[in-house]
Amino acid sequence: MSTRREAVKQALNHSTGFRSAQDLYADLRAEGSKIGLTTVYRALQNLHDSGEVDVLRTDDGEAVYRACATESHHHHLVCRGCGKAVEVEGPAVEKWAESIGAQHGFTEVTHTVEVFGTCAECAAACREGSGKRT
Amino acid sequence: MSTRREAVKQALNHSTGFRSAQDLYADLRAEGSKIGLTTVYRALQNLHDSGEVDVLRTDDGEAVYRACATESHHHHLVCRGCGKAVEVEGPAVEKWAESIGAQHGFTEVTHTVEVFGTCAECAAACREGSGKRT
DNA sequence: CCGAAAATGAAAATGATTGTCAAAAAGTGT
DNA sequence: ACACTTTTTGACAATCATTTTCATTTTCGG
Ligand SMILES: [Zn+2]
Ligand SMILES: [Zn+2]
Ligand SMILES: [Zn+2]
Ligand SMILES: [Zn+2]
Repeated sequence: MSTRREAVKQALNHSTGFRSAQDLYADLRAEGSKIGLTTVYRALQNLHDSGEVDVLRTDDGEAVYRACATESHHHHLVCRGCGKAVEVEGPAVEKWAESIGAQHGFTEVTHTVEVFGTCAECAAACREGSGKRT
Repeated sequence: MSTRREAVKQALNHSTGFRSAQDLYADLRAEGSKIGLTTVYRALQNLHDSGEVDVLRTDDGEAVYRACATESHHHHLVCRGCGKAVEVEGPAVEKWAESIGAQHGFTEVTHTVEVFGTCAECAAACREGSGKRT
């Protein structure tokens, strides 16, 4: 339980959406920390290995992380505009994935599911042309 | 409809699973083509833009492509061992994603869904310790 | 306080992807 | 076939996130 790791975890907690290692590094430096980029990467790997944070890939392949409220299996509804993410569950999807795998003779079935959209705030901001960004 | 683009498309057609740009480049060179890596990337972007191939990211962020039988919306069941992919549909998932988005006030909802598993062949191969790889 | 083990970070290395730009190929009207 | 324009191509350099390396600093048990 190193201090650095905690710092990264907190930086993540303060954000409502997914952040990249580079983002978090910038955040931490901005608030005065002397943390190194390498350490941020290491902390994130670590937090991910221990299941404390979720990770997904942006369209351009960058890894982004999030500290979720629950550690139980769930998925995300992510705003394309501000990045805000909501944790969601989908029993129907879980069953479907299992079933599809079984139907084709696949075992050890897992899945990745992400839902993207424009949140109400971003839609409003866009509509009034303010171009607001959080 | 350049020759190179066709070459890439065919290389992709010959494969049952997802392939990376580098994989395809290697394949094409191996069979004697003088194509350049840059062109392979360009062809893939192109094919993807026109909706002729699907793309997804591996865990380590590499983009992999596949020429699917259908151009209509679908998802994939991918073998973790040999990479073989099966095109699958999930009306339940489509509805769920829309619904979840709406429930949270999100608009322009899209989603990514991938199912992973070990196919029957790979499971058998593994069981008999042959370590077979296609 | 002392030495071993873990954590840290600066700098170099890696590796996929993209940008640049001049040469090669394809098209067009003559 | 010819002169000329437009498109495609590919070698090479440039980017950029992520990983490695390695020497230094911290942490901790005794
Ligand atoms: Zn938003
Ligand atoms: Zn799930
Ligand atoms: Zn398989
Ligand atoms: Zn779908």
